[in-house]
Amino acid sequence: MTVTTPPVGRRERNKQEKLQRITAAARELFAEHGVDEVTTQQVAEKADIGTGTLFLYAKTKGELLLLVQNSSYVDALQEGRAAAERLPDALDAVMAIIRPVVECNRIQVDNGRTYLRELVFGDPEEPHHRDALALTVQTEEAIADVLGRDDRIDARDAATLAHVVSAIMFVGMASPVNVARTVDDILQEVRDQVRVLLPR
Amino acid sequence: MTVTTPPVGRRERNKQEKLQRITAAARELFAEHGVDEVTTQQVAEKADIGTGTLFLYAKTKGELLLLVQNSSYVDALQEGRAAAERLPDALDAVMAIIRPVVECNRIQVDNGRTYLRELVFGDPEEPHHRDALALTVQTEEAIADVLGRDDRIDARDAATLAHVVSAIMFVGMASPVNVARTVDDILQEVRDQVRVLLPR
DNA sequence: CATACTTTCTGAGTTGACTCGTAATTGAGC
DNA sequence: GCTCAATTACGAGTCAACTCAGAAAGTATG
Repeated sequence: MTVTTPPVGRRERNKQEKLQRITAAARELFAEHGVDEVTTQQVAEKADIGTGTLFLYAKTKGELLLLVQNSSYVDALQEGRAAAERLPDALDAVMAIIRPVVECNRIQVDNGRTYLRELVFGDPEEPHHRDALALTVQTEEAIADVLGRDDRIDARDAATLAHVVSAIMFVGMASPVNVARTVDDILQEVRDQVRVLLPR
Repeated sequence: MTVTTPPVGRRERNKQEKLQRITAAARELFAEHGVDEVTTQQVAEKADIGTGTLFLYAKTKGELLLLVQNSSYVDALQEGRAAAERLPDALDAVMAIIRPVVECNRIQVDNGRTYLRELVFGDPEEPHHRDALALTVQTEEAIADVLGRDDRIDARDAATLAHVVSAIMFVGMASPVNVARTVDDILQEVRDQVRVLLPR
């Protein structure tokens, strides 16, 4: 028997299944053409639902992108945390966390930048947006953790520094100056900036 | 005789005058109602020009906001630079530069945040956008200058740190978490972050 | 001043995100 | 199974940013 036995009638199942179809449709279309080139109509059509229905599952097109990208972000964060564990040096460990996030964000540059735009300027009350913000918080916590392992950094500073690192990462990925840059270029730039923050 | 005698016929004068009318109209409407509540039609009407004409002077509504806010930013930056001059302490001096910028950005929170959104995610090729990016560069340079006055910071680090400070400032002003915060709250948060970067 | 040519202006038209009144579907009580 | 209330789906309609083909205004030349 399952512990949670909430409403699992046909209604709920239909809803879940529809959400799945929408997510899959959006993911494929966004990946192939980029968010800007895909209309919400196309997503609805591919998911085989009405155009209005789409907006019951994601209040805006931006929310739809957050929905799609959040799941890859989860994996990236997990991967980074694991990689950081083995690295004794604080800078190396921080970069190990950052790398998969940047890689995941840059699979398609426009989508990645739009994701960041929505993350910062979208409606923070929306569910997919809350998820995205939670991921950002988790990323900062992961960074704070590895910084805290360094004896020269006390716990309070670790949290503050993690927030700064997060800001550096954001600007590195979002900045128009970096649109043409490769993942490695961006990581190098981030590393240079993070290095000057850390005690030497 | 003037050194530069470029086309100063009626055509050029008309154009300048129209740009003035557009800027004034947009500034007033945006200030009173917020960018989101103002339509480009309203701006065009108030400036007494056709709706299509507006887009010859600012390619998008976002560009229009950049146009309007850039001029206040110029003043804020000037004010901050002057205030920083007298302050011997690096942290104090940096904050003196930042304060007027944040104040100017927060006169109307939504407009300020939208300005930042356009700055990062708008088309960097557009003229008003280039101006805005130039102001960001100047701000970083001003910060790098005052950091460079500190003997413990060499020139290269100063530039890198200035970029980091710029990122902190951006996130502080743009973050949805801070929408309800006062200017002083934000400045305090920025200060806390900048402090941990500086040599102690 | 007439003519040809260039630049600027214009607003009806297009586009696409999002809304909203109505219809269909589901589940509860009988 | 039937009735009713609540939830979910739908797509024609709305709205506002932005485009574009043709009109108007300015300038140069004989």
